[in-house]
Amino acid sequence: MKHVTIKDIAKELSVAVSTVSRAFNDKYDIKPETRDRILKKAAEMGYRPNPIARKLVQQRSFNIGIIIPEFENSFFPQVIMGAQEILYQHNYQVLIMQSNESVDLEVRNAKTLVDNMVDGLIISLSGVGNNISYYKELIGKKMPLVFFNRVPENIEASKVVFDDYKWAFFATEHLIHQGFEDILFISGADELILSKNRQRGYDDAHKKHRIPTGKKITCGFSMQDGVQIAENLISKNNIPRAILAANDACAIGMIRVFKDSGFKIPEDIAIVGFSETKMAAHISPTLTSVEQPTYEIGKAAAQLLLEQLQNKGIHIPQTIVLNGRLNVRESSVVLS
Amino acid sequence: MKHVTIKDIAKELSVAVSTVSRAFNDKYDIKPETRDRILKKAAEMGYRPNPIARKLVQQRSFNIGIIIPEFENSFFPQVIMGAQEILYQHNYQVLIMQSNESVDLEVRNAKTLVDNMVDGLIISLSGVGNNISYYKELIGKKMPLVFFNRVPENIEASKVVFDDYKWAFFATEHLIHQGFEDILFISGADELILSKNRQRGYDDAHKKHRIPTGKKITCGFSMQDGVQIAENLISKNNIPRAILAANDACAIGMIRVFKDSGFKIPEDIAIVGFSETKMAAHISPTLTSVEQPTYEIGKAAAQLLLEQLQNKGIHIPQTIVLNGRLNVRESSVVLS
DNA sequence: ATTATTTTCGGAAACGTTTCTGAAAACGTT
DNA sequence: AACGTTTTCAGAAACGTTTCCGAAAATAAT
Repeated sequence: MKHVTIKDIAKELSVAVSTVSRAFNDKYDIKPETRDRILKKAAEMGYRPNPIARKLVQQRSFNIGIIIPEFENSFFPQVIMGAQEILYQHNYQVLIMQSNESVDLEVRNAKTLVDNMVDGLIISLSGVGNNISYYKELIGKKMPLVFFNRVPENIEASKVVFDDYKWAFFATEHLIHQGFEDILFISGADELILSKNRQRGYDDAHKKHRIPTGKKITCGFSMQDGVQIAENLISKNNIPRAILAANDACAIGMIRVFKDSGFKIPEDIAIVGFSETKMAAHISPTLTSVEQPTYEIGKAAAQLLLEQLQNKGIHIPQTIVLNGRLNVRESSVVLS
Repeated sequence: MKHVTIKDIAKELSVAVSTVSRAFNDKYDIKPETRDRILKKAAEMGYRPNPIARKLVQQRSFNIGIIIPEFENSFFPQVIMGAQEILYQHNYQVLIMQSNESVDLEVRNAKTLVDNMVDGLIISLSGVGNNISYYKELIGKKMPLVFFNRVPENIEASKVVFDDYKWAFFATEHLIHQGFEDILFISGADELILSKNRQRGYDDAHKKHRIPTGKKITCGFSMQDGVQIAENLISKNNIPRAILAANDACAIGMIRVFKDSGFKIPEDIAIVGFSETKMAAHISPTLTSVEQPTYEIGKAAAQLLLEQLQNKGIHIPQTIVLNGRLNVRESSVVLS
């Protein structure tokens, strides 16, 4: 893997390396003719600038790191594609790492990325733990950073989140409108703002309609989590009339278990998911779900990051709250 | 973002930088006491080695690049997780890039990764084009490289693939056993070996049972592709009795269109998917699908790469063929 | 023609490591 | 005590760039 370097070009043309360097970054004084001569020769020799060397001296990389908790749901991949679209336009490359829902792996990922001199970081938390203090440290060092979706609470940083309060409220209200009163709330990890906001939405919808709230169960975001909870409910013969699930995967897991045990959805149990995976419209019954604007979340995060990148750390942390939509389908509607 | 460097430690302890460096890579002569002294001081000062500088001099990075065509299906994320598991064990970091099904973006990705001095590359093709010659060049330069799933044909390289021939054969035979004779074959892009192998399997199953083969349509791997083809078939009133789809996404897209147009699955049209996405067991009707061992594909690819890494380019290209399973579900079975 | 100004470029330092070369220090051998 | 070995370290070069500084060449001004 021998590469052509700037020196080879310099020697070939008997100019200084600094001149060759200037030819590539026009910002410096260089005679157009010699620049063209160098550029031509470079192309001829198949020269590609070595980003590693450049990083070392410039202390920047034009790389952005994105850290996500998991790959299983299509949610995060879609957010990434949104972010990529914006960042590519500004000549940033995107490095993706996934933390497998582990806080430790997450900070290890973050550290590798930082060591590799990414110019900025876009992060969705796997959980809350010793990662927070590390992120605070990074922010203290003016590292451009934006959180999305699963964001930390007590940290001064730019964030882009979904309006979980509002849509948990609407989703709950939708179930109430259908006449259900015993609505189980499946929450994501308690420490996430996201969970708290949904909880408030759920509570307030009950308050508005003067109905006592149902139970709450804390759960992860995978199908497996849904399966476990459903099995648990069945074994305890503790079947709610309706369920507001943590996300679609969780909802789908539950539905399968319930169906296998002879329950009818929505006749016996109604259910609403969250995040609108592509599955929602295709499973049986089709799943009512709160749709999140995944691409837009990615784009917004990228844009916030770009701002920070341009202002070199001096910026006011903002939180962008994005709106969604409730896609009503079979799983929550009983015709009476 | 000011970092503690090896020099700072050297100054602090008034030793040479080379000594500090030796302390971190034991392979060199250094007195245990001074090594410990340095290590302790380094930890105290919060030193983290700069991988960029190391890459520059060592000309290697302990990074592996993985390039995939798309993120939409859970297939590739799962393969990645399998590969990660193995590579992490050997202290390699994994950098993921996605090519959006574009051959051009794919080689751009590959070049960035190479420029960033990844030690090896694991690639699934977005298509066949000018990328192939670039990969041949890389292999000529002894860059460790392994292809998986969507692999190129005329290229001497390690590959890990699924036994598409066998399982296309079985899937076709399964449909024939159900009594269907007009079986539409939806192929992936023609240039992929994968497509050719499936075609052979499909053909041979027909031969074995002395049935004339049905039509073939070439298609992409997304749900949208399935939707288009199904709409096309309907508008031309050209409805097959059964379908062997390119993958689950494609099958699901078709199913939705057919159902919306009043066709019954499997009574009017039977269908078999490929790749066993998590959706398969949950859509309505549940989808018969050929299951591929995604994690194992990732693991195998990682292992092949590790071999090359250890043997420094001297290796015999091998092709690992992995086996699968046919999950028979409602979409292909008519009770008569 | 002389000087002042601008344009263009070469030389060298710097980024943070690893690694080569060789020298000093410690030890052993006779 | 003199010499040979081994252990331990310091110094410097190298990796491929960018960028600072200043000098030479070209141009403009007097």
